[in-house]
Amino acid sequence: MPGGRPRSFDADAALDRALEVFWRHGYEGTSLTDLTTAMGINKPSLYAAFGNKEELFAKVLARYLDGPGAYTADALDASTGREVVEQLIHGAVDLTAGQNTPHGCLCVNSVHARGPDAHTVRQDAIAVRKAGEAALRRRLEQATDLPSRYEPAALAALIHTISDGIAVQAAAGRSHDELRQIGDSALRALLD
Amino acid sequence: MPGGRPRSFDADAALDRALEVFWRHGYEGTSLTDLTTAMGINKPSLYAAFGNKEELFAKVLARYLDGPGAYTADALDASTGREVVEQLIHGAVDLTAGQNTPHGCLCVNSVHARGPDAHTVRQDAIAVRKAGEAALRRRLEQATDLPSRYEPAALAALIHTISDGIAVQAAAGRSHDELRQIGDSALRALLD
DNA sequence: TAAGTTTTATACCTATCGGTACGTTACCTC
DNA sequence: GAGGTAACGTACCGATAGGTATAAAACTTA
Repeated sequence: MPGGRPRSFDADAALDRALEVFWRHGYEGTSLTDLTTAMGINKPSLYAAFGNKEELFAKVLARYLDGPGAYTADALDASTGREVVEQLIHGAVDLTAGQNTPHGCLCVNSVHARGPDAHTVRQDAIAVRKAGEAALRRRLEQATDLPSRYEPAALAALIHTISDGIAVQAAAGRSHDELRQIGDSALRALLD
Repeated sequence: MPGGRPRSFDADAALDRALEVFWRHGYEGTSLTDLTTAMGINKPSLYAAFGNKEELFAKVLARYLDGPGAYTADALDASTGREVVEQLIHGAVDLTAGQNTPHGCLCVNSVHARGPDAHTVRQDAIAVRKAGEAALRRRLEQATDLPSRYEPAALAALIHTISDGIAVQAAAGRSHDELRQIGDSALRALLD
């Protein structure tokens, strides 16, 4: 019964190309032409496979979280609270100032897409951020080795804020080395 | 010799309207129609008075720094290093989560304008950020009341990073009260 | 009042935006 | 092979982007 012409491209590879472009140029700075060129497909194929620009972005964001952004979930598996925090800060530096990837964080970028057509995208990014911080807070509630001056919710919010700052710094052109120093300063301030 | 039809609008007031729009919707999310509508003038008047969109943005950014963003320069006049830092963090919270202004920071937003037409804007924003951090570093070098574990350059970079994070959090919708708590947590981590 | 000057408003320009209609091509099943 | 099905490439859509030509309007100076 089924059949039809087979797809001439790999959907996951195409998503990775789209991720590259959205990450580097932002949602509003990326045109469909940019996307189809990078993905090696044309517009009807894009729409058939991924939906419109907003839906494609949602799929790209999910792939980002599962790939480059997976360190945020992985860090929660560390055995001590300190290690969780260290992995989050160092992971943010490595992600946002990587050598082979655009500088900055796709999710932080997307919060700043505030044009009329980017509403859904921004809401998606905000939802992801909220979920991530809630998971961190729950993890920190289990930790027993963190300075007692913090409530878990406050520490989670602060770590999240510092990660955001690292992403901005990376997007503004700071080098990985400089960011690593900033991250280490932050860890000392937080944990010592 | 001179003369000519007098301008029917106040240039500074028009710039303030443009600032509102750019701040709320971002450089790439703001169209010329948005601008002319908010400013109450039409396109030829805008071009004659302020140049093209990029030049207008540069003027708006300067006005932002002289107005809402002036707290960054004012803070450097505080008498102690601790006060400098406190004013910077609290000022960032008040600026980016103000009741009567858009949430977020115009300068941080603009770093995330990464489309092909926003190159100049992004460079302008980055230059402003660099200058601000250098001024902070110089001020911190004069301070004698800050924890000795920091080098001034590292502390300036860390404060700047935390301010950026606050701006992102505000842009993502955090309330002023929550941000104030985050800022206070950060100050304790930095200064205690 | 006439000349000169600058701003105003309208109407328009080209390029590009996101999105789609449609006919062709390539595959699977029978 | 024939028929059905789905992806392909091209060519196009209306809307809007940033930017401008042009001429009427409002002022100053002489």
